[in-house]
Amino acid sequence: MSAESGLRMLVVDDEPQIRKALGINLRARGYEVELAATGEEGLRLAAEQPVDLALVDLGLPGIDGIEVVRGLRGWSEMPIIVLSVRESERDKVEALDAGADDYVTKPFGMGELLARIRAVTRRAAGRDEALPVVMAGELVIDLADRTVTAAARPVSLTPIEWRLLEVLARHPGKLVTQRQLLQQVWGPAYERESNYLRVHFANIRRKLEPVPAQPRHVITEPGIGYRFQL
Amino acid sequence: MSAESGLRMLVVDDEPQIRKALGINLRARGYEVELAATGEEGLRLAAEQPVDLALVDLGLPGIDGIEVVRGLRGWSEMPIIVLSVRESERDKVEALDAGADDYVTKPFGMGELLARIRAVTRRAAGRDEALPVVMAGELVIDLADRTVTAAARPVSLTPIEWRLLEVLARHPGKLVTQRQLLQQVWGPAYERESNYLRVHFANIRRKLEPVPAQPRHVITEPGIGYRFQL
DNA sequence: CGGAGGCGTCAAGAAGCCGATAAGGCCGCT
DNA sequence: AGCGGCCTTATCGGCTTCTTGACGCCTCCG
Repeated sequence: MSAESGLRMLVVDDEPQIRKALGINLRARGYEVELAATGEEGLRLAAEQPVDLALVDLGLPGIDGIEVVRGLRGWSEMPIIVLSVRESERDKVEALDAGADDYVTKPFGMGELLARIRAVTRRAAGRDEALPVVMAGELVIDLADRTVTAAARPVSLTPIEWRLLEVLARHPGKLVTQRQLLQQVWGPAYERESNYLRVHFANIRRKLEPVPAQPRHVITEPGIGYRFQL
Repeated sequence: MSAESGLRMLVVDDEPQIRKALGINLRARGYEVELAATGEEGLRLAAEQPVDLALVDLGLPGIDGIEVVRGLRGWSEMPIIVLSVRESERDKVEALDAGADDYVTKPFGMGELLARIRAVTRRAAGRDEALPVVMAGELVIDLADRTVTAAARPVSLTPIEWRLLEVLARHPGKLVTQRQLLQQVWGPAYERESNYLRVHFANIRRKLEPVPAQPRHVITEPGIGYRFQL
């Protein structure tokens, strides 16, 4: 489970050595890190440029960490992990009910913190699972919804037709060999049945090419395979 | 933040007094609780009727708690909280990376556990509930109130009919496979019973499609699954 | 010039899937 | 005990889809 690079993280803690240690460890994992010593500064940094996750200490000078959590929750649903030396149940309940996703008591191991970061980001990330929509001329292929429209009209494809088109559309412009197509759709035992491809691609072209005899998007590469032309 | 009643919770722990204490406290908060003493029993209970949250002890006779977490994650994204006497960082990292959402070391305070339950369910609930009310033509589906009206008339659905429609309506326009539907409504043990879907969707269409023979919103994708068309 | 291989087209048969219907069992309610 | 709603299970007809074989066209190459 590798760290996802590019994620912006905000660390709010008044102890310099904690800030420094977190900054070093998180940056080493490929995260982008913003450091804040006070709650006010943390809220300001988060407002200026949104962050993907916040680590907030409870004992802060000025406004308390719990207020930072409430402030962030007021406008964002980013994952928030509270770090604190306070071990009382009352503090934990208050922080979690204020909107924190997790509560870690200091001192903590860096490995545990990183694992908890992975846990909360994993759940937050699963929200919008990368759904590519391939558009080519009058064709729109929505890989997430599993729909195809040609000239603004919905096209209904059979299971095999869809899977063939899906394999091509996942790599627009790239050449896909017959063997790859047969293996992906029918399985390894059908690698030589290239006649399957001819009849099914004929049906696909009939459904979504304006002139099936002169295909513009589903292109045959003789002797090799097929390609989806944008 | 009050406890949402009706949430089904699964408790997997081999210590009888822990099971009893959790059962009493959770039921007092309005949760519905299933108790299991072994990992096998826990997985079986979850498979028979899906649960909304799982509390899993690590030290179990038979298969280990970590395997229970992996087994649940294999087919469900339900929140999972691990309870354990083990305090080592290695155990925590392993459990969290296996898919657990939180890790609580025994002994723990009931208030803290309840707060952590609220935290993970809050995030899991907020995931799809962006659209509590789905409208499609003459149909209005209120996911929060669990009510359906067709042409301004209230429609009464059976429990299974509602859950099927709910799974579809949570992702309008998106194709949901038969396997996903069967898993979500009946559990992973019923992945092959696609005849269930035919019978129940026939009843659903009879109740809320103007012309059941030509459905406009509950669409069948032959060989694949079903789709809720807006 | 002629043959071979690859490709597109068509059609027929078989297999699979869906919708409809109804009977039987389980459970809760009266 | 009786009743009714709900889920499961089985069967049947109709339709779609996949497979399979045959045929003609094209290009490439000997």
